[in-house]
Amino acid sequence: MNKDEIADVLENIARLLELKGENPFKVRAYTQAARALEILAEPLETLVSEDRLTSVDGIGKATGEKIAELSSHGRLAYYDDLREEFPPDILTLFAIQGLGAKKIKILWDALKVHSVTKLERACKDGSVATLPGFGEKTAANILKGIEHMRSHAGEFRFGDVAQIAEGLVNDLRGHPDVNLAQIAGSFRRKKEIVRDLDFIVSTKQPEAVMAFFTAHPLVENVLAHGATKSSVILKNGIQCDLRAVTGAEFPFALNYFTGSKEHNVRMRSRALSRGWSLNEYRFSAAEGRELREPLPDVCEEADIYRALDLDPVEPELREDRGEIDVAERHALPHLIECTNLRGTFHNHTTASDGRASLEDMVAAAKELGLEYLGIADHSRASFQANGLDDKRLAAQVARIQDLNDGEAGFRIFTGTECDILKDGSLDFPDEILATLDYVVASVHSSFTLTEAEMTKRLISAMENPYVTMLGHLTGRLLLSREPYQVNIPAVLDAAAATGTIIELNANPRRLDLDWRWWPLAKEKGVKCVINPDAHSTSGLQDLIFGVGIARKGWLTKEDVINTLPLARIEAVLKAKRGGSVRQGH
DNA sequence: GCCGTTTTCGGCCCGACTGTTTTCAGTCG
Repeated sequence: MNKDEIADVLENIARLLELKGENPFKVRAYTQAARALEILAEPLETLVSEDRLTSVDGIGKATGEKIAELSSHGRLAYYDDLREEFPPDILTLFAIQGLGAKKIKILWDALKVHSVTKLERACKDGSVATLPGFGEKTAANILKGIEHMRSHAGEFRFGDVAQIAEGLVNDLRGHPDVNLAQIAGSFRRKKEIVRDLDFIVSTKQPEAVMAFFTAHPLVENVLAHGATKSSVILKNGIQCDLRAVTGAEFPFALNYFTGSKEHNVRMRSRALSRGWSLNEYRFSAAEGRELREPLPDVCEEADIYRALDLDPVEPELREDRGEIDVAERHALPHLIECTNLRGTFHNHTTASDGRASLEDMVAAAKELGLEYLGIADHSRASFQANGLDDKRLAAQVARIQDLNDGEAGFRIFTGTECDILKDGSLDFPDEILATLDYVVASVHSSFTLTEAEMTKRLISAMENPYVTMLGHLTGRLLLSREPYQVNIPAVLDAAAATGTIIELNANPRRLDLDWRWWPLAKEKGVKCVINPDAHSTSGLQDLIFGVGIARKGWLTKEDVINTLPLARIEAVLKAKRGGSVRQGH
């Protein structure tokens, strides 16, 4: 069993224990162990074989033993026994909004309801409304929850909700009673997938703002409408929450609702150790604790961090991946910013499957203020994408050279997005690749190889000296296609050894390589290139999504090669071929 | 079940809203 599957088992154990009414802290221990697994930087097999599982934060003796058993045997007697106590599909009920362990337990005990279909029937025939603690409205809400679950998985790609989110926050800012308005939550942390949108406003008239929000034309239905908090579902299916606070409370609310939950827990315990209680409104004297220092003044969000002897932590880093410790040591990185980007390399034109001509793409890149643009149309094996053969590629190269001759201060680089064939060889021979400024090598076929085969395939491609960068490393399509099986640490090792640059594909459907891997890549000395994989002129703007993910991956402008000015980028592209030129800054 | 500059036992973040109650439990974030 791999670590993600094991994490799922631990999550399920937590839910089953909750159903049994176990100690909530025990339940949380399993949830936290699952999370610790998900963010593991080392291969799980290593930790298991070297018996170091308990050295991981959140994994102790009991959870460590269970993880080891699952990892080596693929099953766990404790889990099997636990599952025996409930019908197998009861866990699916947890996906319904408004249903938690207590209610699911009652539904099972009293009505033997254990599946979504049975629950739906029980809501409709009136039996749910008769249960203790339930009523007509509860039954109606459960039906709504079921409908919502079925129509949307409840997850949205960041890029698909970005415009709506920005539009809504601007509408809030335009309201006469709103002083400050901000998007918080996972959206502010630039998570690749968001489940909801959180808005915070400061106002002296919360009721008026709540009424404005719940009546917004984008709202499909209202889940809750209170004096300071409202929840709605928008027409596109995403849930939005709005909190109204005073100006003085705003920094605290913004911080609290930006999260992550785990980051907040750390902040609060840190406050407690100073004798302060931190909530979404203020610092206050913690009950029953000695107030060692006077309560700090807070005008803006960063003051909260300063009060806790921390450097302010950028929202993207607030994932409880060590940022608090590093902030305490005043060693947080200066994260890359959009304005640092000077060019980009993985872009398509009408020559393959792009929708804009070469000239239009160049004009759009200039419009964005870039100094160079690399053209990497598909190679011939990607026939579904109208991939170029060597003749068409040569013609494109000649056209680009003509365009460059008439240019000053802007450079078009010739490239290809060359298919990595099933055996790890490339779709063009080296003689052709040598005629180009650079090569992006990507997998577009045979996704179902074993992990060992796929890893070997990528590594042999990177061993080719003409392969400048590796495109969308895992091939995932967010919310639609799983990444293919590949040993990412091994690929990163090979990238470091061969001097191959790893792409951070900025297309909001990909965002590949995932942000969770970039700290490890950086540690190994691997360089990043942020590429939009643009298939149109507007696709170039996806670069901003890539920058968000790079920031989540703790990357600075020094880690990303396309922050280099035109005068210095060429040497980086040639470095691997020549062997002698040093890569990077 | 996990954890430790309040340390090996006794804590573990905390508040809003809803719907059911008649003072609060459940859920969510």
